[in-house]
Amino acid sequence: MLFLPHARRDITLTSVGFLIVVGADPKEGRGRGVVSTSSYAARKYGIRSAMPISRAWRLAEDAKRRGKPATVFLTGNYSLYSDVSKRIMAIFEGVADRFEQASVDEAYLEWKHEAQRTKFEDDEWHEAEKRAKEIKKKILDQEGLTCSVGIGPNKLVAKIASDFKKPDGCTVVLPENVEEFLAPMSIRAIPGIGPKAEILLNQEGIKIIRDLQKVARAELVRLMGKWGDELYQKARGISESEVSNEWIAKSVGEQETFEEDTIQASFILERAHELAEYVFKRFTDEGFSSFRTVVITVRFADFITQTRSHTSRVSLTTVSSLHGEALRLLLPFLDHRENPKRKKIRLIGVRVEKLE
DNA sequence: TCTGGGGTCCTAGGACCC
DNA sequence: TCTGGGGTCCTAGGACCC
Repeated sequence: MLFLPHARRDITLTSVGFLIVVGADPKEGRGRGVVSTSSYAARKYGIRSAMPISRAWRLAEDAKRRGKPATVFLTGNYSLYSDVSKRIMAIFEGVADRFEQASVDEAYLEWKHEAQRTKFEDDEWHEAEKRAKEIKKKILDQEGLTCSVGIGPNKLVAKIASDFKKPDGCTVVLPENVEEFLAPMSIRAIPGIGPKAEILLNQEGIKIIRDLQKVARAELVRLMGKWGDELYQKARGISESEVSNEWIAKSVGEQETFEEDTIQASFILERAHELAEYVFKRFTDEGFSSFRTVVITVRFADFITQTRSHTSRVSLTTVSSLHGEALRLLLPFLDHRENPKRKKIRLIGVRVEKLE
């Protein structure tokens, strides 16, 4: 089930014909950062999620020059999205046998079939659809938001079905229709197949899920490694993943892209200090008391990204130990040891792992 | 075109132990 | 003088997701 918290306060702007882009400050085309999301109208002009905001700015300028609608750039209001998300998740939790929050705007709900039956009957799928529509209405009434729903025999099929019709869709896939439902879709519809795997599989002539369904399991393992086995199942809509909301973070980290690339040590160390303090605050806020591994990330102006980590033999519990470890790992990047050409740095990050 | 920030999981080599 | 096999942990990098 998907909803779109970004959309809400922008409905008025959309309705009077503006294109909406939510993301980093475009700074007249010189901004760093990317598009978080864009209205469907903006997508018609090629403005999409994850695109550099500077490119979105240029596309918006082009559109305006050609007499197309003007674009409004907004920065995200994440605390608002989080508040709305919590209220909607509370609705879900109240109506399902099981519930799993998958992200700020995605959740899985599970309804169990009647105990004396061994499988869902047709009327139960209709019942599921009816309940989904009731939930959609409740979210629309309460929050003014639409969402898209997929209903299927497992999380994988439900997720793909929820992407099938957006926004405001509701797609039901009965078990006997799963393979045919998936067959004509791009392999990219399968979660876990990204740009790299797509290229690799395309080179083998595998473009849609129907192609994937014809490939032998052993061949997929040869191409994809261990993941080939799972992919073989996924191509057939088979997934055993349980609906469960028991999730414990394995790491806590923060990273920061600077306004301008720099090699000035005082500035970088000051930012590192700040990041370490913020990471430590979040780490304690989330109920952890110790960590053993500290990872720092350095991204250079040329976008080459390196990490360094150190795992302590004993558990660490203080901000100063985090700060100390982070500094030790970071310092070699500020001089010849890890940065012989003295390249400028555009991003640093601090992360803690092996939490207790 | 010039690329965010929060994460998870996998791979592969090397150290080390038995 | 050359050499095993399995297991675990650490480190670095990369793909992927939202």
